[in-house]
Formats: sequence, C-alpha cells, structure tokens
Amino acid sequence: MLTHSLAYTPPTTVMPQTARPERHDPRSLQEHLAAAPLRKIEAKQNVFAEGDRSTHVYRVESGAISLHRIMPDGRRQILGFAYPGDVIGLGASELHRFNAQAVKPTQLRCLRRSLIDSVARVDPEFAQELFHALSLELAGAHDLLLTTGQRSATERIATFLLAMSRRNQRHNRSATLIDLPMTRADIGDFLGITIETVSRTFTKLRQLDIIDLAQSASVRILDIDDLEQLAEGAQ
Amino acid sequence: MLTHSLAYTPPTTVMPQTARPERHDPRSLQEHLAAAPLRKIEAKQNVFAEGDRSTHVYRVESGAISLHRIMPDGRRQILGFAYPGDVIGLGASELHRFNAQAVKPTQLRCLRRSLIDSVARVDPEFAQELFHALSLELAGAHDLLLTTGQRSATERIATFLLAMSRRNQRHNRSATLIDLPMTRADIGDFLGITIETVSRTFTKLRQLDIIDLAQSASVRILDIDDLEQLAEGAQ
DNA sequence: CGACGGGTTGAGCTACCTCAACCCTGGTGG
DNA sequence: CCACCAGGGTTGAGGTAGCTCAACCCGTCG
Repeated sequence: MLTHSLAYTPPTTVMPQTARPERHDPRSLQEHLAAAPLRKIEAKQNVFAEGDRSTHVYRVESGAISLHRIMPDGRRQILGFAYPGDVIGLGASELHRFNAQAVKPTQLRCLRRSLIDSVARVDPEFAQELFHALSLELAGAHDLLLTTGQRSATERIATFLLAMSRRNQRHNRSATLIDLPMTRADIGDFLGITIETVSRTFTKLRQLDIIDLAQSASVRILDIDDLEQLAEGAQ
Repeated sequence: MLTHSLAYTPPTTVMPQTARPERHDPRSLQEHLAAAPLRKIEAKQNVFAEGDRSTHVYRVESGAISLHRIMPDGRRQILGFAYPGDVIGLGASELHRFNAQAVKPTQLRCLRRSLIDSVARVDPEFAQELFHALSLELAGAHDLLLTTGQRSATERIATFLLAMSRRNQRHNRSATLIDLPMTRADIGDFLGITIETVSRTFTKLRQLDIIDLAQSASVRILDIDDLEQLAEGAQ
C-alpha cells in the first residue's frame, strides 16, 4: 500500500493540452503530502472559505479544523471536523462548497490541485486513493445525517463522544480519555443543538457517572457500554 | 467530453492479479450504462440493503429510489432520493452502507462493479467521472445536513420543494409543478420531522397561497420568491 | 363490502430553545 | 501586582415548535 511498482510513462502522442512530467513518479497521496510545504494558521483563521477557488488539498498535521456552512442569518452547520491525518478540500468542484476554519492553532500540508489532478490522470492507484478518501467523507456525512435527523440531544452527544473514542482507538490513543479541542458552540453547531443543551447534556452524563468532566475540554468515559446504549436510544 | 482518444493498453508486465481487456474501449460512464442490462423492481422492493456486498452500480431509468439507514429501534433517516438519470451505489466500500429501496415501480441499469473498477483503472476520464459523481453526492449530503441541523420545519419543507423545483429545471421540466412520488413518511424521514408536521406544513403553505395541493402527490408552487424567503428563514 | 395504506386534523405534552444571570480563566494594561 | 475584561462554560426559568396519540377521511384493492 505504501508503494507500488508501476512506473508509467504516458504515450507522448496524446494529451498535448496538459503539462505533464516526462516520467511520472508513482508516489501515494500520503507520500506526496509528506513532501508538501507546511502552512501554520492561528485559531479562528480560515484555511479557505465557501466560494473560494479550490486551489489546494490539505492534510492536517496538528491542531483541528472545522468544516462548516453558514446561512445568511448566521446559523452555522459544522459538516465535520478534520484532525491530524485527515485530508480536506477534496471535492471535485471548482469552488469550495464550505468554509474550513481552525478551531485551534493548526499546521497543514498543502498540495496544489493541479498537481493532484495531473498525477491522478496518469496514476490509477492514486486516483483510487482520492476516490476512497472522498468516499469516507461521504460516509461521515451520512453518519452525521442519521444523528441530526433522528437522534435526541443525549443520543447526539453520546454518538459524538463514541465517534471521538473510536477515532482515538484507530490512532492507538486512549479510547476513554477524549480531548475536545472545539468549543461548546462548535459541538452544538455540529450536532444541531444549542450550547446550553450541549452543556446540560454533559452535566447529565456526568451525574449518571457515564463520563467525567475534569476540564471542559477533556472528557473521560467511565462507562462506554452505557454510552453505547444511550447513543442507540435506550430511554 | 463524450469520447476521448486515448486507447491505453497497460504494460503486460504489471497488474497480473486482475483480468483486463486486451484493448480498452474508452466509453463514458453514461455510455457504459446505456448498454447495461435493465432491472425492474416494484415499489417497496430493495435494490440493495445495508451490509450487502457492493456488486453493482445502478442508474435509475424511471421511478424513484430512497437511500436510507435504519436504527435498531426502527427510526429511519433517508439520506437522499435517486431519480431518473441518477447513479447509485458508487461508494468505495466493499459493503453497502445504506439501503436502496424503490418508492414506486422503478427501472434500473446495472453495471458490475468489477467492470467499473477495471475500466477506471485504465481510463482516467472515466475515473474522474466517477469521482465527480461521488462529489455531487457529498454536496447533496452537505445540503441536507444544513437542513436537518439548522432549519425549522417550514424551512425544511420549503428547501425540499425548491430542490425539487431546481431539479425539474435542470431536466427541462416545470419549475412550479412538482411531482412527489414519495409518501409523507418518506419526506418526514428525509427532513427529520414527523408525517404530521409534514402534513401540517403543507397545509400551512397552502393557506398562505404559496403552494397549491391538488393531489397529495403533486404540488404546484404559486409563489417561488416567497418560498425562497421561507427556506432561508424569513420568519 | 371491509380492510388497509396513506393523508389530514385536533388536543395535549415535552424536549429543546431562548433569555438571562452567573462563574471561571487567561490575557492585558494601568 | 492586581483590576479589569472578554470569551467560554454552566445553570435556571419560562416559552414554544414539533412530537405523540388519537380520530377521522379518502381511495384502492381483494
């Protein structure tokens, strides 16, 4: 998966319209990103905004990014958070369809879209990697749709904490000690509830001894089974 | 866009694991689908279910399909509807992540995934077409997220009707006369509200002379400007 | 004809929202 | 060094949009 052996040189008689490397280097997306320039941004700064021309794809190196859309009257829906390792800005559209904003100081690797496109045009493995990443994004959006469309506030918070826990596990970090880099407003706008409801729900879970809330930015899950029950609608 | 001239034959020394055509025929996805076998299904029948092995990609020829996930306790979230021309089952996952069910008698063209994958492996334009289609799906999911996460019931219904109207326009059909092949339950499970609220909201819009409801399966938009106002939160 | 699926309408309830007060923490500047 | 302030979080009280439960209508199908 890290490397593959096909060193493909396209026929020189076709595709005259695009500049292309004489010899294509079949690196994976992750390998390309490892070599990409680093950009540092402060909390609240935008990586890009809705309507911006989509010039780059980014991988989060450290920090956290919120992807969100804003309605004319100010209501905001966070479509997802991007954490270290996540790639953002993949959509096929010419223009970005949502805002990407740092929720804390963040470092990003930046890869030009033109490069991505030209590599994808000659390297099918690379193209498939992009497709796979976008497919994961879609799955995440579907998960969130189930949550915002059907679940109660308590179920939403429980689902959210469990998703964070599973992500931690995938990255070989603690399944029970969960860092929350975003504010209550972010969590609310992600789950489609108000900050007050987020807060009240956290204290309710604390009173039920399902979580511990040492600081507001860090949750310890005390009973993950109960949390899973809650997420799926036990009372 | 309809055809392109690159007839690429991969080097014979690589990719021994997959059967591949001696000479690849560079047809677009739509052209492949036009030649694909037709499948007819009845209302309420599944095209595929969550967890099924993802063997085919489908294009709706007539009828309508709901894509949805169901929670253990029976709550259902419709993630989207697929109408004639739409392609479903594109995700990169081995297994389907949601159910696809006909809301009325429907005809589908079926294309084997193995074919799709092998064509995408040698035809970058085709791969890009797939990527673009998936990207549109993601945009649709994001639109729906904004709706279920932030909008009131009236705004949801207005947004829904406007989306139907715009789709009609794209297909050179009436922007004001809207066919609703799905039930009130489907609309409710799509927008994250109950059937009663759907019904009440339709009658409210009728009383405001914004829509006409001759039959319950067919809406005429009387004032599309007002509807747009409502969708974005005018009172 | 009766049963059934789909839709509408009414009455009451409740989960969540709104508005407001208050707390805590960290940063800034006098 | 401390006062002040701003941003973020919690908690309370009251209001309400949408849910639940129920009755009823209509068209279709066996």
